[in-house]
Amino acid sequence: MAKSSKPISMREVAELAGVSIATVSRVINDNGRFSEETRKRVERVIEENGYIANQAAKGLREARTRTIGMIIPDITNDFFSTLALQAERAFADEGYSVLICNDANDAERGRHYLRTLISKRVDGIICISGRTTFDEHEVPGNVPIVYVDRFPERADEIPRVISEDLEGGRIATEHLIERGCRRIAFMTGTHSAQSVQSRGIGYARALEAHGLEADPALRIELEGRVRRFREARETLAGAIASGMEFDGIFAMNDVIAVGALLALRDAGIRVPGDVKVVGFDDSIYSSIATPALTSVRRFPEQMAKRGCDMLLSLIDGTPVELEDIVPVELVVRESTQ
Amino acid sequence: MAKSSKPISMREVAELAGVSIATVSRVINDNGRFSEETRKRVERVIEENGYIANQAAKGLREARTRTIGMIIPDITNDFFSTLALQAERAFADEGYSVLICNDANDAERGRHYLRTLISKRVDGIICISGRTTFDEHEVPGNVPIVYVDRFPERADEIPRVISEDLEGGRIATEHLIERGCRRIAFMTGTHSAQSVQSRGIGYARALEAHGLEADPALRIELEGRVRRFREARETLAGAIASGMEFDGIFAMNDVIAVGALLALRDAGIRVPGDVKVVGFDDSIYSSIATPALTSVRRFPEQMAKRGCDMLLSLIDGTPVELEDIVPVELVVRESTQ
DNA sequence: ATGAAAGCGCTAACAA
DNA sequence: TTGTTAGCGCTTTCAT
Repeated sequence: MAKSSKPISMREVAELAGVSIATVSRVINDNGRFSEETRKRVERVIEENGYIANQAAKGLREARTRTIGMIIPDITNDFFSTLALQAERAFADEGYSVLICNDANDAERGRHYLRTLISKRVDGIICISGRTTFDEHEVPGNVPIVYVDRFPERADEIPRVISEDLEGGRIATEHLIERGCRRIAFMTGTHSAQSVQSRGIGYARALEAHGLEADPALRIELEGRVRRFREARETLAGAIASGMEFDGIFAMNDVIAVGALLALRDAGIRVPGDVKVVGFDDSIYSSIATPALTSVRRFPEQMAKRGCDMLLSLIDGTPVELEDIVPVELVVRESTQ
Repeated sequence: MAKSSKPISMREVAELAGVSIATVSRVINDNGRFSEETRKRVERVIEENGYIANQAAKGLREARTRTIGMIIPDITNDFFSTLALQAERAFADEGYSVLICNDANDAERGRHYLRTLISKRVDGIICISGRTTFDEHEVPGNVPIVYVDRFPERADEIPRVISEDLEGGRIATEHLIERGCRRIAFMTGTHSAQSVQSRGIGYARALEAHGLEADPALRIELEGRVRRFREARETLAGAIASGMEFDGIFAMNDVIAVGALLALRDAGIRVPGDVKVVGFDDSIYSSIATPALTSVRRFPEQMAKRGCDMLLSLIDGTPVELEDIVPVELVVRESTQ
């Protein structure tokens, strides 16, 4: 096939095959109403000239682009990227491409991406993790949206797939208590997503159930929006230096937990001997860490798949459940043994 | 703004504003040839009705989509996702969206994605890492392509940004030798990308320069295409069990190196005491690992940025250098101290 | 079984 | 300053 400066169009295929443009369209979409011989001729021309249909034109005409928009904080986090990868694959299997938008948990940026996606007329939008949510009035034209591991501000509007976050926070804390911890630090982001807040409630409930107090002095907040590994390490180091007393840590994700692990090691505090640590997500970081990290597993593959199915249903016009909750599971490793 | 079932079009804006559709177009694109008053009126209508231009139509007309295709093996690997994130951001800054395609190093899948991207009429394609390459005849219609951390089969065709891989392999090996290693294992994928093969050459050269032999028995190959963490751990465990003798390991990326680290720990082999280990990429894994991993740093941010600039130039019609080589740098950590 | 023609939403050349 | 019009590449009636 020749390398031409411009891809050939359907009209050119039609001319070369000596048929009308409508016939070419029928052959391509296998819509019937053409003879076997015509089909052969058209297909030969297509083959020989390397014709590839222009989806932009097709999409304009059909009012659908076979493209999905994905808004995600930062594909650099293992848990998020796993979600993104699985979702992209699931969509690809159904013939959809996905436009990826890393909004870094920046509402401004998120809104801008949303506009772009709408102007590109994506068939649907999947918002993965993160904390930015969009109001109904920011989503014109009825574009279907689902949230995966993200919680809409008004819970009655946007279908979502979420984890049992509260339960996750509860079992993580419960586990630390069972292992003998009494002063359990809680490490989280300053303005965290609702899912993360739920984990905090689970933490508080577990403490309460055991007659323990949720000491505000044990709450460690990180300012960063993404990639909080270094910040976690430094912040915890600071807390240790200023005499904070604790015998357990519940971190809101593995990245933070691993940062904490390193700070503890730097300070000569043994894990799990002196302090026990639990993370969240059971991402690759928890296996890599030394000691290996106890973590709350979340089944991102399943979450992604369900989110895709949900969005595809919405695009189809099929009604969906408003909320799909995926269970969690504590994976015990060395950091709490 | 009302939530309507269909976004409003330019023609409706024109009607509501009592002007022609051409005038609306001019106002939107700020093309002049309209009065200040007209502008105000049109902008009001746009604002009030939440009009968002249809990029699919605009793109069809202008023969450009402001969309870039990105082909990448697996965004779940920290180094790749960093490259992808930075590239996406750089493109977004220039008004381009990016379609992401994880091809899992599967040539079949890669080819399929390529077709999809072309049919979507992306303005350019950026291929990140991985080993699949495309022939000229598979890229019809002159779509600009660049490779970042991927090496075209025929080196004279596609512009690329690559690291000093050979040099990286050399300094990593050199470093191990300096630290006293004499039998250095080489861990790599079975069918690795050309960049990885270059590192192998660097490894061999360094050995040779010190009068050491590149013992084939020290070569450990992994079958997996992506995510080789577990496989590395198991394979090395097997090699150790069957009596392989070595005092150093050079792994082709941090994921493999970290898997190796765990296998060594499981086997009671001390690092760096008994065996020293060097990884590649200096990704987050190298900081997280215990002992922290010595690794060859590769500046993914810079590579991504240059790749984007290259592609944007190509789209512009500006000529670019065929090859842009980004240096590497050895980061020494505990695993070789 | 096939073609002509309208139109998806937009831009740009040309007229006025 | 503004409007009319011809497409961009496709699908889809509606004729024939």
